This record gives sequence, C-alpha cells and structure tokens, in this order.
Amino acid sequence: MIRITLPDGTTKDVEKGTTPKQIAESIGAGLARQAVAGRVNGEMVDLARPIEEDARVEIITLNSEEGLELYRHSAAHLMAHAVKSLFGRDVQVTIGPAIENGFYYDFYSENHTFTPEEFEQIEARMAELAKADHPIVREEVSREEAIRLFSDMGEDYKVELIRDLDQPTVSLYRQGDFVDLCRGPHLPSTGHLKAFKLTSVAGAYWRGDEKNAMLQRIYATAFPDKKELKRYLQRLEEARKRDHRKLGRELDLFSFSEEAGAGLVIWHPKGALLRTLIEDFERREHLKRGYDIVMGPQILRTDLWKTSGHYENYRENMYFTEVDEQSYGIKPMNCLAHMLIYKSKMRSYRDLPQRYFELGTVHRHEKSGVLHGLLRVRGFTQDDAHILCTPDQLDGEIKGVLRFVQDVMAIFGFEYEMEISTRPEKSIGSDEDWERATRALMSALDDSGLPYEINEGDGAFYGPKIDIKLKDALDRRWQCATIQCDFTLPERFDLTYVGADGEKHRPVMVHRVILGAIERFIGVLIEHYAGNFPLWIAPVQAIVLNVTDNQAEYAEKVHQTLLEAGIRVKKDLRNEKLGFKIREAQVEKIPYMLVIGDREMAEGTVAPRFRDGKNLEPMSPEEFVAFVNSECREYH
RNA sequence: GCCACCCUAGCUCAGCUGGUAGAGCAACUGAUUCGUAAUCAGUAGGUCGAGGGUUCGAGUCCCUUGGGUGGCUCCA
Repeated sequence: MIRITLPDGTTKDVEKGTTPKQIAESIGAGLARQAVAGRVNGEMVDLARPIEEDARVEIITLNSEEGLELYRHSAAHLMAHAVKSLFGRDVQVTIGPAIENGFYYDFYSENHTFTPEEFEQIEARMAELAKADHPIVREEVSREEAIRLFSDMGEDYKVELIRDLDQPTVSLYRQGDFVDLCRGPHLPSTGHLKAFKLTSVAGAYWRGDEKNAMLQRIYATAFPDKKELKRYLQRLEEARKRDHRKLGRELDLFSFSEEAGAGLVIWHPKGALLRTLIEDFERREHLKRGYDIVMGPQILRTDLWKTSGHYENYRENMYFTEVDEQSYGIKPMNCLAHMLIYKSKMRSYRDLPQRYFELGTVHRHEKSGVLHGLLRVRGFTQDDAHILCTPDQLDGEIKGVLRFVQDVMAIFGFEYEMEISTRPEKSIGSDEDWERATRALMSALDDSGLPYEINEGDGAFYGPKIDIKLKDALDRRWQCATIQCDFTLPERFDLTYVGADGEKHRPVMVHRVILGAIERFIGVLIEHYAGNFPLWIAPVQAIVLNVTDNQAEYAEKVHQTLLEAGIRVKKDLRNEKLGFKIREAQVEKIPYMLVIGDREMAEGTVAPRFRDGKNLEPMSPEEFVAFVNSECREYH
C-alpha cells in the first residue's frame, strides 16, 4: 500500500500502482468525468500513469489553466495526426505546443503548401479521428530505438530533436497509427476533443532561427465545448472591429500612402489634433516633474554617429543623406543632441540631475515584414528623455520615472505588464556598474508593488532595462514605456561633472520613454477606447445639430460661442433629419451632440446628448462650457 | 528580410473553370423643413496596385515590382 495526500490535506491509502484516474473516481464521478491529468508530487502525468510510492496527488480538470493547456496540446497532436493521415510522407512533423488562446503545429514539406482552403478538410479529418476515440497511449523507449523509429518514418526533425535530448529514454505518445515524440501528459483518448478550429497558416523558422529552414505553422484553437469555441470566435470578431487601422480610416485620423512610402504615417486633421492634445499633455506632465524641454536637429553629421557607436551598431536601420560632400545621418534616436547639450558647458554635481525631454521624431529603417499600422512604423515621435545624474541619484531617478509611468497609465486606464532585462553575454561596462543599475531598477519595481518578470540576459549591450508592455485589441503585446540605464554614451562622449571633491566624475545616464512612440501609443489607445476617446482628448468634443433651418442662425451663434470658449466643436446645419445627423455624429463617436430645436432656441439653451444615447438636461452654452471644462480637469 | 495569402469606384465587397467591369454606402443634383442611429428620386465615378509576358483575347494564367494582412526573425 502507498499513501497519497490530496490538496485539501486528506490522505488515502491505496494499492501501489493506483492511477490518478482511479483516485479521481474514488473521490467522485463528477471529478472523474472532468479529470484530464494528474499532478503527482508536482509533476503533471497522464491519468493512466500508475503511482508507485507515497505521493501528493492532485487531479487536473479542464476548468484549470493547466487542464486547458493540456487539452490544447492534445488537440495539436490530433491536428498533426490528421495532417499525417492526409498527406503522409509529403509532410514532416516538428513541434506543436499549446499557446495563449490555442495551439499551433509546425510542419515541414518540400512539395506541399498549406492553404486556408484545406482547413475544412483537416478539421474534418480531425473530427473523424476524434470520433474514433483512439486511446492516447504513452510508451517509453530508448533513445536509439526512438531515433530508429522516426528515421524509418522519414521524420528528420524528430530525429534531430531526439539526438539533442540528453537522456537515455524518451516518451512517445501513440494514437491510432500516429506516434509523436512528446513529454506529455495527454488526454486519455482523442474522443475527449470536442471543439477545435484552424485559424491561420504562417511561416516559422525551425527552432526560431532565421538561418534554419522555413516551416509551415498552422495556428488553431480548441475549447472544451462548441459553445465556448463560438464565444471565443465572436470575441475575436469584436476585437477586429476595434482594430486601430480600421478605426483610423473610419474616424479619419490617419492614413498610409503607397506613394509616400511604407511605414510613414500621414496624420489627418482629427488625428493630428488628437496627437497634439497628447503631446501638450506630455509637455505639462514633464514640466511638472522637473524635466527641461529641449530640441535637436533631424539630421546630424555622420561622424557624430560614429562617436556614439550607432554607425557601428545601428547603421542598417539608419537613413543617410549627403550634401556638399558632407554625410549626415537622419536621427534614429534622440540622444545625440542631448549629449551635446550636456557637454555645452561645465557641469557641477549641484546641477544634477539634468533631465532633457524631447518629443523627438526619429526614422528607422525597419524590415518591411514587421511594419504594422501605427504600431510599427518607420518614422515616429518618441516622448524621449535622457536623465544625467550622479550614481547616488540613480535610485531616486528610476523610482521617479516608474511613478511617472504608473501615473500616466492610470490616467488612460491601461493595464500593463512589466519586465526587467538583465546583463546579456555580449555587453560592456563594469560588473559594479551593472550590479548597481540592475539593483536600482529592481528596487524601483519592488517599491512599485507591481508584479514583474525577469528576462535574464535580455538587456541592451549598454545596460539593463525595464520594459512596460500594453496589449492591443487582439492581445498582442507592444512595448511602450521603457527605462534603460546606459553606461556607454557618457563614456563615449566623455561626459563629466565636478563633484564636491573638486574632481571630475562620470555621470550616469538613464534613457526613458513614457508613452514610447506617440504613433504606437495612439494605435493602442484607439483600440483601448474602441475609438470612444474620453472628452479631454476627443478631437471633436461636441457637434451642434439643428432640427430645422429655422434654428440655423441661433445654432451658428452657439457654435461660435463654444468655439471661442475653447471647446473643440463642429456644426451640422445641413437640411437633414435630426435622426440622420445624430447617426452620423454617433458613427464619428463624437462625445456630445448639442441638439437645438425651437424649444432650445426659445430658452437660449442646447440639449446635450451623450454618445451612449443618454440626454443631459438642456443648459445654456456657457453652462455647457463649464461642464466640459470640469469634465476635462481631472483626466478621465 | 523570410513564408503564405491579398490588392476591382472614396469605403465595404460581387465578378464560375480567360471572352473587353457590377452592387451597397459615400459624393454630386433636385425635392423634402422632418425632435434623438439612415427621407425619396436622379447623376457621375474604375487604364481592375504598377510593369512585362503567354494568348485571337487577361480583372481572371506566368514573371518582376510596390503596398497590405497573418506569422517568423528582429525590435537600439
């Protein structure tokens, strides 16, 4: 007999070799039905795996994250099974994990290209294989045996995987005539898989290395039942409506032009206004926090980019131009001018920290395949700042920046993920510098009380960094704020300050952005609000609508009053039905529609209607101005 | 940059296996003066992303190129 301990602390004495499945059954039929795997002493195992010794045992059900992940992993096997049964040796299998919201499987084929038209065929075969309810059986074989097995099947990628495994035996999972190398665990049989759908195909490099072969990745998703799958697909559909590229066109905010060039944003009046409002906000917030606003030129002599190291490390991404035999680089970053400002005179420790803020427009030649609406462009404006301070001040400066980020994200109502990246293998600077900077970043994060991830070795070559990521409508993550310590530039530009001891010292530099790139931020912002901008940044805050021509003159006057009071107001005095004008204003997502009929004209008021359909009490134009101002005072 | 797919009127899309382009909305004109999400009627609008090729004939097939979409790699 062995003793097993359940999560609630109760113990059971059972026969040696009892399986998690049997334990689940002994607890209850409901649990047994929901069970997809067991966790024995912390390790996920198949339901059918015999337990050989005393252990802590937990039953994993579909209701848990892990349960769903396992379910999708099994779905990936089912898809590979279906593909192999349809295409046989024309296609080789590689790997297929569960991912957020679904799973994928990477296939290699010399002569077959998967197309979305085949999805139904593959899904149909998956359904057949699921219906056949093939038991999914784990077996353990020696490395050599596994290599022989997969070589015989012509599965070169699997063979490569096994060769790289440093273990004497490997586990295989068999279902019907399909067998895959896999650590598992898996569902007991294919019949457990009820709802799945292939979503897209994409290229992916074998083992994520661009030097390797290009594989074909089929993305798909799976849910415990059809209703949940349907709900997920509907959610996706809804998210697509919030896509900033779609809303950007519909709300007439910006466009791209093939003639202008890829990745170059053309800001239309309303988009440019939105952008200006955000930039004004930024200037106010930076001045409040002791930053100095500075500006540098768009192009700087190539020699200076050599001094900074950009020419050496970043040339591929830069645009260059030559005039009068003098070569210039169009700036991809803003730091250079900031270095020159610091260097323009002697600095004392009493002058530090220096905080230079610039809404700096930069151009980078991003690879064509990575461009994506406003979220990845070639010309963009950063809310960039470089803080130069003494080593002693570093801690406080980083905390200040992090607080800044938190404040701003709270104003926009963003949730975000943070991660810290530490020293990479290829890097410069002393151990001491790295340690101090990393400690400063960590302690700022710890102080913030917010959770964060650690990316070991993922820092820049010149210093560690904190990245803050926001999600777009489709849950893709985009880096916005970043806080980076930099040891190279102060060195390369030989920046110094005179300390209390009268000696020259090297200042420490922090490079940071809060919103990141205004373009990217606005892209995410559009999706975040689904185009329904809060009043304080709405490019058009209100629109005056008359019911008939009879009120045109009065409406004109109201419009003028509001305009002069600084309200961003438009008018629609066309001879159209009120319902029609309201519909148009609604589609434009204008916060307030000011309806003016004979009643309002007689009383000298306007009747505001909010874009959610709710009406406010009629009020005078002056009262409306006061109302808008108070609504905007606290950003919300 | 790599893989796959896409590009037809301002927008959203039709156009079967090649036989010289169509709808809705928008625009414009006229009528309608109508109080909270679409009044009616009419008019105009496209060298089918660009260039080359195959063909008696190309929006439709092939090649090159620009742009986009989904990923991969990259992201100072």
